[in-house]
Amino acid sequence: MDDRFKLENQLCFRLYTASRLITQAYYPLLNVFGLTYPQYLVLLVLWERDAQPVNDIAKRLMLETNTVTPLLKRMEAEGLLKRSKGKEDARQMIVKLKKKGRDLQNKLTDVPETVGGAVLCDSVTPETVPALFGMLDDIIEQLKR
Amino acid sequence: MDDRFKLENQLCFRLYTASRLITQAYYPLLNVFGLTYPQYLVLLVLWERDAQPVNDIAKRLMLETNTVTPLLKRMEAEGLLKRSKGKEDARQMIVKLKKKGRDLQNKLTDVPETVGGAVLCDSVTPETVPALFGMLDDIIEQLKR
DNA sequence: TATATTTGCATCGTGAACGATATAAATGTT
DNA sequence: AACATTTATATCGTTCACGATGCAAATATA
Repeated sequence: MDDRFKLENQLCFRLYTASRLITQAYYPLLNVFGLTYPQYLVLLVLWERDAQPVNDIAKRLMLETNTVTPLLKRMEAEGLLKRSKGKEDARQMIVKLKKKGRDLQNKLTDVPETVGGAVLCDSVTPETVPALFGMLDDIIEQLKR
Repeated sequence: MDDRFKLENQLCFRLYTASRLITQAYYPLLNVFGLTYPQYLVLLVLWERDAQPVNDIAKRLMLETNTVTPLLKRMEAEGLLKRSKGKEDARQMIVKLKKKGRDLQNKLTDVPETVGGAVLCDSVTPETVPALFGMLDDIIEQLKR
């Protein structure tokens, strides 16, 4: 067999699987509050800075607006945030947290540590994580072009 | 701001983004042949060993059958493979490549190297890749439980 | 042998992802 | 000012992912 095509030699398959499994680890923690993982990411962005246009949120998450717009609409329907036309630029949609969305931060304080702790193992420790972060950041930077 | 919630401190967001971006790098290479990335993964599994039950393919890719079954049906509709009831166990569906699916291997010989080369950068080199693989494998093993 | 349990696969519904395309507002050019 | 181009967002269609659930075949237990 051609080794090039072995699943074990594929970086992408590892990233894809690791990403899926960590997302699954978030599931029970977020599902209690009716959140999905991408919705949680949007909250992270808005907790850092509230009232951002759709485009800024999309850029931060490196997603397209055709992914983010429906996501935001679902979150608006849940009462987590409000989307409203921009004042200075009428093309923009400004996304602002509502109380329900802001208050979730206090309820989710344990989430980062819980998931962070769940992945720790022999080769992934507080000491080695920075190196892993660096490699992943470089890969992302490389592919963003 | 609470540093725990900063996007930059999230391992999962990096994995999620890196995975998405690499999958996008595959897109133009696979799309020429009408393939998606998960379909390509199925081909990798079947090229290694042909004629496997759905469950073995799903386990190998660490996916559920409710993801794999529709995927295989689409590939069957494309004429890449054939699904047929197992002889010894009537519950099983045996998935076997058709000529079109087998022949794709020769047409995709450059794909692994092309994508593999596209991610190389300062911190990700032939020397450091094994360490990265090891960490990702450990994370996956840890989360599989 | 009858019944309970497990196993393998499928169906259903929802929510991403994302390529392709559309639309309106803003900006640039003539 | 008229027109072209860019920008911000949205719509559409297709394909995953995946939790929940269903069903039939195989296996275990009574």
